[in-house]
Amino acid sequence: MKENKEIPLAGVKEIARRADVSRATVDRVIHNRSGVSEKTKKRILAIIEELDYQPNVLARRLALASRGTVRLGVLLPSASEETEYWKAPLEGMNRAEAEIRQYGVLVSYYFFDQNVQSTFAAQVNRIINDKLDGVLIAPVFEKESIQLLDHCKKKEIPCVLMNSDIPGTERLCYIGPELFDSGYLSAQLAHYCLKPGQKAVVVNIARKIKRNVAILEKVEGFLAYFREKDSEDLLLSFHTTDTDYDSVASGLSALLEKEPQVGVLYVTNSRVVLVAEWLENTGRKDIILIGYDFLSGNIRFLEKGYIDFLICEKPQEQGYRGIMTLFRHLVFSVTDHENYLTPIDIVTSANYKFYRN
Amino acid sequence: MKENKEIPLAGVKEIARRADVSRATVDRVIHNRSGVSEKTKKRILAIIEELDYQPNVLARRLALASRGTVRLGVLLPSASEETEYWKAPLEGMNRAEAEIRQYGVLVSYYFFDQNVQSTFAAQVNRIINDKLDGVLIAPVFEKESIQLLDHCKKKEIPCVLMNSDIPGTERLCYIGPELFDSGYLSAQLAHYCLKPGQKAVVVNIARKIKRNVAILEKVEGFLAYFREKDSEDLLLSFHTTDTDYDSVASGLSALLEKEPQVGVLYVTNSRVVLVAEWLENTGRKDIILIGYDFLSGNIRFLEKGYIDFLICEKPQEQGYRGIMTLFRHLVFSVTDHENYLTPIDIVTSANYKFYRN
DNA sequence: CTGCCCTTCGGGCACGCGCCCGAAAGCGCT
DNA sequence: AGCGCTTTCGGGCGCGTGCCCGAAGGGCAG
Repeated sequence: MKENKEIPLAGVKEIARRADVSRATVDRVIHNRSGVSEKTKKRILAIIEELDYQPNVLARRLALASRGTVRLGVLLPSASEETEYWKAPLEGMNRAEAEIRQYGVLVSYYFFDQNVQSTFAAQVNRIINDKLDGVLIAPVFEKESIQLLDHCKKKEIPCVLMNSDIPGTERLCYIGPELFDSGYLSAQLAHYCLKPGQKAVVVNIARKIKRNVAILEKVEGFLAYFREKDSEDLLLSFHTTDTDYDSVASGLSALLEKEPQVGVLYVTNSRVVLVAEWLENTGRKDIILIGYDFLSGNIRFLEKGYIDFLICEKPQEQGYRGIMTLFRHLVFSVTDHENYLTPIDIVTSANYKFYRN
Repeated sequence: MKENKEIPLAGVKEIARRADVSRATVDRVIHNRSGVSEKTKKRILAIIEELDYQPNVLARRLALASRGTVRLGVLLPSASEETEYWKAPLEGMNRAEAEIRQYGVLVSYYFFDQNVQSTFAAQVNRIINDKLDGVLIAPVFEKESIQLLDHCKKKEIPCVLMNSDIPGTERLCYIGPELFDSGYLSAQLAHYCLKPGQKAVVVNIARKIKRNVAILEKVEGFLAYFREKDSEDLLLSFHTTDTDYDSVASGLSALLEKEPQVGVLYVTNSRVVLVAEWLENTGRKDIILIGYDFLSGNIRFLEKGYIDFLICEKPQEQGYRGIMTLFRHLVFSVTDHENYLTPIDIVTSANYKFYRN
């Protein structure tokens, strides 16, 4: 540390000195409070402009810390073993929370069961009652989500959506993936890997498929690519709403018996692990397998060579950014009203060691 | 903002109260200064442990701001038009600087010409004379870099290396890519894309190749993959130290005449743009082209379909993290002594829109 | 002229921490 | 006992900002 000061970074004191008033008066102008004559206000504003004054965030937040806490709420699915996925966004949120706790910010989590709509509704009510300062939600159920968004709008509570968007609603921003493009990218990879004469299969493994926006959009993107390449005839598909191993295994076995020329399997979610298991059990390392999410189970099969590509969308960063966006908005009045569309990353056995979720 | 306080987050005052001493005494213990009897020190440390006390960074930095500025220096190549690459790390550093200026940190940049060793040496001397508090360097020239590292070691100035490492030297950490793996990953992609009977070509376009660690390591990684797959016979190579378009074009044309079965071209640096240009001029969209770096020129050819894969290693984030690592070390005494190996990202025409450098 | 209100502003405290100065206590020596 | 030195510790100021309280000063009615 040197003893010189460099760029003194003019503060309120300096402005007050130049305007020949007290710091309190300058403070009133800065916060647009009443009690300052129009004349001195003009003068002070000119000096602020001239010096390009920017308040010291540390001091500001330090002073504000006494007055009370900023309270944020997060509505997200609980990470069951079936959907380990939500652990990652939660980790990101915890990271953000640790970073900004010092600034007097407190984060509360409201978990719900993805499969039970009523748990979602109940948590929405709790959030409304708790009168938070900002809300981050994963709008799994549309109706109640809109209800919450309306409430926030009325009370002027900033609200950030994550993971999937509800277009046409008022919110601070959306943070999450562009699902169509992630399907499109998968198709591109599949297409690169297909050898002459081979076909690709779209595999959906989910309790509900028809109403699952995430899956439908990905499939649409996937199909769009093959349509562009005039290769729709290379596509097959396999759906099952039974998410156990046996259903998947028997279904795929039947499919491959009928269509032996399958070169690529594209699984539209993290259940790709089931398919990988089946490939291992049937000893088919030659089939290219593309799936989703940087989960420990998937990584294991990536290492073993049964999964070839994992598409990942930085879930941890999604959580981190969600909290930070609210924080910056509430504490520093900085609003990035643009949506944050997460990158679509390709993870293989050769680069997964360096991947950061 | 609510009026409640929640979790008062015990500070020095509370510790002093419990230990029945003054805040100054606690302060002495925290900063491990002399002047405290062993007995009270023990007592205070126990309370600190118990409360899991963590100093408020805002207040700490605010208090420290008066005593002087932390001065960081960065030694990096100037971004010539030939190597637009270095613009990205610089942007990341500027971003970091803006974030931490409030904490009393000042960053100075020392640019040199990548092709002129003497400019590097001159800047090393300037850095030594300027007596900085922390240094971030891209050690393009090894001899002078080691000289600088030695100097830093003597003066106990923390030093971070970026972009390429000098193993065996003492430094805070290395931030940059694992070059071998990036070549290995490229080979994996190439191998996936090769159709039966096709071959892949390693293309080096650089003024100096034999002493260029970055290129050599990548090539080694690339070869390693094909060796593992027992497919070394599928590899060809093409080197040129003339970095103009004509040399590249005529060289590749000659190669393809002799070996018409080329399916993949792997260019080991950002000069891939020259190859793309050649592919466009000869109308060969069928050849898969793999190259490096998220540069505007490369993106253009990605869009047009002449470049298929770009390998990118988040240069902007490298710069950002470099500065932040020094900052955290000097200001908060937080040291991540682990190296930060950047992710190796795969960018295609389908996901480049979402990529963040 | 006096009393009152309203506008306009300055002084002062707080936030949590770092650090300097000087006070009190302990100890050895003459 | 008196002196000086060392060890140990407390009080207090400052960092830049937010905000409250109360003090001036001017205008107006009685």
